[in-house]
Amino acid sequence: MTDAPVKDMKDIVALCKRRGFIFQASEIYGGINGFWDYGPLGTELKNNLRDAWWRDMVLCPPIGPDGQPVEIVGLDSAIIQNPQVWVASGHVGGFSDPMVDCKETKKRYRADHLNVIKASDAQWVAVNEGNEQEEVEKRFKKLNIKYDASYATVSLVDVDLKDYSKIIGPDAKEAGSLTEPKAFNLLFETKIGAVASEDSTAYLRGETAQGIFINYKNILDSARVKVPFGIAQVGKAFRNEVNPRNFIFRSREFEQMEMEWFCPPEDAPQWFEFWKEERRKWWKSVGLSDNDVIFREHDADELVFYSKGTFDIEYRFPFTAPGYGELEGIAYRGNYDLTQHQEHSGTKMEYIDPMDNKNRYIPHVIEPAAGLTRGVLAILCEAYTVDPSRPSGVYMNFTPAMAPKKAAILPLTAKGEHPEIATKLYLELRQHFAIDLDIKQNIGKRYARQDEIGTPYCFTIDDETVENGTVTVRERNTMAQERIHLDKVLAFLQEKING
RNA sequence: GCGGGUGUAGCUUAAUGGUAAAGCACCUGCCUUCCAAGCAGGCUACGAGGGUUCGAUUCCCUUCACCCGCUCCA
Repeated sequence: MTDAPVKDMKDIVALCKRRGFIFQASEIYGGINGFWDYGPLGTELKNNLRDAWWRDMVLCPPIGPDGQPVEIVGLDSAIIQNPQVWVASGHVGGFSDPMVDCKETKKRYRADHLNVIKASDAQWVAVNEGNEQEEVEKRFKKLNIKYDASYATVSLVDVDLKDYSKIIGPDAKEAGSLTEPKAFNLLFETKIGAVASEDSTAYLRGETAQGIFINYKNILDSARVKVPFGIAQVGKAFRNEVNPRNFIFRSREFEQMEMEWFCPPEDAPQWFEFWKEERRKWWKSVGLSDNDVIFREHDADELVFYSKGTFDIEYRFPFTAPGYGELEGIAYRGNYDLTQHQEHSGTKMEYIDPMDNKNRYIPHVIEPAAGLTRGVLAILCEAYTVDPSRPSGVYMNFTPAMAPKKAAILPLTAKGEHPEIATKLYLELRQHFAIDLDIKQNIGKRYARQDEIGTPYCFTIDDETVENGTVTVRERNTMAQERIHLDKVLAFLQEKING
């Protein structure tokens, strides 16, 4: 725990806009709630994070617990699939939580989390599903209604609408304050074909994971993979959030980095531990500090019914502090998804062990599912550093690998040979890295600008460069300078960025 | 979805029932040999839609967006 100054979300959002990281979507039309556009620097940053994930998951994944390299292949599935996919996954129907509001107390409840106890024909009492007997009795006492354990109890979702007037809400005093349940279907609907008709409804994917499950068979048959193996995918997902909040943290369109790890059921616990450990290491490697990241095992009552364990990696965002917000969930999903798709599609999802041809099973799945856009937000928040001692007053402390610009080339003056040498160096370096060339205005302004966008190194060309071919390297965090020869600049950057 | 707040330029703030001022930033030029310096010039705003009014950025209504709290987050 450190006493670092509290970072103000307002300032971070303002810098993101000012410098071209993230803009409100459709801003010139007054915006649109829950959507964001990534500007030039935000796009670079997001790509850097995405590429690091792809490299560390697909191209160069970790060594497994048995000392062998693990095998993970990539996928890029369609955003729109046959609507049956989402029926099988449970996103259509099962997960569209009906909500009721209480007009008296202004509270909102999930209808499937409320029970109704029929004390008499005219007096029905709604209580939270999880309430103990004791709490229920207390509630009845408060309402001055006699309690009897033999009263019929039903879930609110099974109560007829015309009986709602008899129900006293869980926190209300009077009956009839609950509104009729409203279904919140979190999936975006769209119509396929130029002419919309009743049966042309399809859905934008609510997660990238289902694209992986429905391609599991294809990949098994084509990619020469053997269980255990993984399939990884990065891409957009869409959820019709009731209430988008907190900049890009909860938005209706976002980007995920998901990997499904298929393994024999008996090995699943071992792999679960393995991926928990690997993923926590990874988030550190992209620059998130130990002080602001926690790892949280879900309690049994938080788990969805098919999950045999979920482990969250969470970051202390300025808007959640002192609490945390989720970056990645590592879930042990059993064989729920493959079984669902087997049942709904009629396609066998069994894996036959090629070693003995006898051992048949539906693989179990460990799912490390990370939010790419949430990762970007965490890195932005982490990097934002207030420093009154420098002209910009603030700098972005990105790791060199995450920084949208790796270096800036700055001729000290716009005269003589300075710009010429600078341009030559720029043309060489940009073949390897994202590089800025900035000739205009005085050097102080240019350093300040680079600080605000988090460029780790500035190379400055001056008269001495003309004389002996050396440039100054200015390091972002310390503002310290050293001279190196022009010939060494590329090697210097390669060493700093690639390690 | 509920309650509260906010909305004038990229940012921070003015003024006004008669269409808006400044500082910083940004751009151009000059000048500058290392941290937003100086000089000259330039661009940019009343969130949107209605209503009242001769006239609305100002008053009223609606709406949109953002912030805080509640709710929600499979």
